[in-house]
Amino acid sequence: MPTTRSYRDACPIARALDLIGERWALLVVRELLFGAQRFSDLSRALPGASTNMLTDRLRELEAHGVVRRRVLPPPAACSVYELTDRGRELEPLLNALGEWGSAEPRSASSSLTATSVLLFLRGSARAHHSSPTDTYRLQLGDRVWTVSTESGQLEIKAEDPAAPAASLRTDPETLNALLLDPDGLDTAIAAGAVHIEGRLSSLRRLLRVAT
Amino acid sequence: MPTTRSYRDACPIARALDLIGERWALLVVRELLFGAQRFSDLSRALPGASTNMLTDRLRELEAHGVVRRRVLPPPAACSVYELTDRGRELEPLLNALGEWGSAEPRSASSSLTATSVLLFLRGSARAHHSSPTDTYRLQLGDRVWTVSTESGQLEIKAEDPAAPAASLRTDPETLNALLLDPDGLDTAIAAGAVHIEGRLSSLRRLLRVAT
DNA sequence: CCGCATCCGTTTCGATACTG
DNA sequence: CAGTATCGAAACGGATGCGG
Repeated sequence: MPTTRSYRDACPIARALDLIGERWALLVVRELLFGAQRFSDLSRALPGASTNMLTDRLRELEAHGVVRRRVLPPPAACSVYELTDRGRELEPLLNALGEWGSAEPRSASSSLTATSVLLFLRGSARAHHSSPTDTYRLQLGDRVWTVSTESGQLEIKAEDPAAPAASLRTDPETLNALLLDPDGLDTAIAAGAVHIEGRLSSLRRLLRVAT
Repeated sequence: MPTTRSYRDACPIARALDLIGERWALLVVRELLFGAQRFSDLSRALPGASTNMLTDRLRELEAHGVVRRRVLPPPAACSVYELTDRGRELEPLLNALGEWGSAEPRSASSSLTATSVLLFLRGSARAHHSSPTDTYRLQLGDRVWTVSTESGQLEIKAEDPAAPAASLRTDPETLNALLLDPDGLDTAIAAGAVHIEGRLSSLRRLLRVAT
């Protein structure tokens, strides 16, 4: 059953927390930043969240106008959750949260999620605009993203690209390491930690956006 | 007993939420933005939070380096809680949260807290720099602040001023209304909702920073 | 009074199992 | 796949107590 408790405080900060302050709520929003996701995608992306928790949060976020549930037309015939405009306005907040949190040491028992690394990738590209227009296919674990560079911006969407110039398949930890040290790419490929298709030189350039 | 649960996610957003994502944590930080507060001050400022909850949150925030407990030297002989440097770095986050939350309609059953109105006052002054250097005493309910204007900035501290140019005593709701409509000051004084001392013209100027 | 600690009922969380 | 059902554990919220 969805949570209804409130701080009963007219302060805008408290009002915001009434909507997105419950446990897992902002992490659900984080997962939806790169596009619509199915229930099972969210569940796999947030392994610590139980399914009934996810149901509750999605219902609450939907009731609060942050998330929208959409039933895809046939033949897909499945439903997805996506951010509303109001939900997308949370992005500066998530950036501020991430900036503050990145100063905290990383605990050994924590794992790196795909979305987290992609947020880092996109954030890094903002500062650094040097890449030509290109589209890549990026696969982390069993999830796939489209990464496209255009005029220094880097756009990431949670969908399979139509005609990628190159493809990279790895796991979040390895990608994170490669963003911090792009020179490790050949070693990672040799070790089987990274699988690529298409032009290696394009992928090399992509990985350098963070350095 | 303080909370120890964690998202176990290396994402900076999740790491931040591990530290300041528990219920009431960010509202405690909000209350400390204008200076050190005693336990009982915090308790009165956050009427919805039970005392054991407050104890837990303060212990956690202290353990995480966000808040510091300091024992005042005699003759005060009491302890106060204040933000550390790390805690003060949460201010942009709270601003982002407040900005997002202010788009949400205010529920009828919510009350306006003093700190909330003061954040609005200070935030309004940022945009609008037109005030001369002055120090005011502001009393809302039974709590007292020092408000000082200098070169377009407005500084607010949770302490009694030494030599205020003027004093204003009212409640959060009335102050909020006056910031939205400074022309209501005379009516509010006549109605006994506002008590002033010192130069009325200075106070009039102070109230106009938000318009 | 202040600063908690303790007790206790309720809500929420988290894990697992199960269903259409 | 997309959730519900169930249940124990933890967190929350309110009240009371207690030493300084």
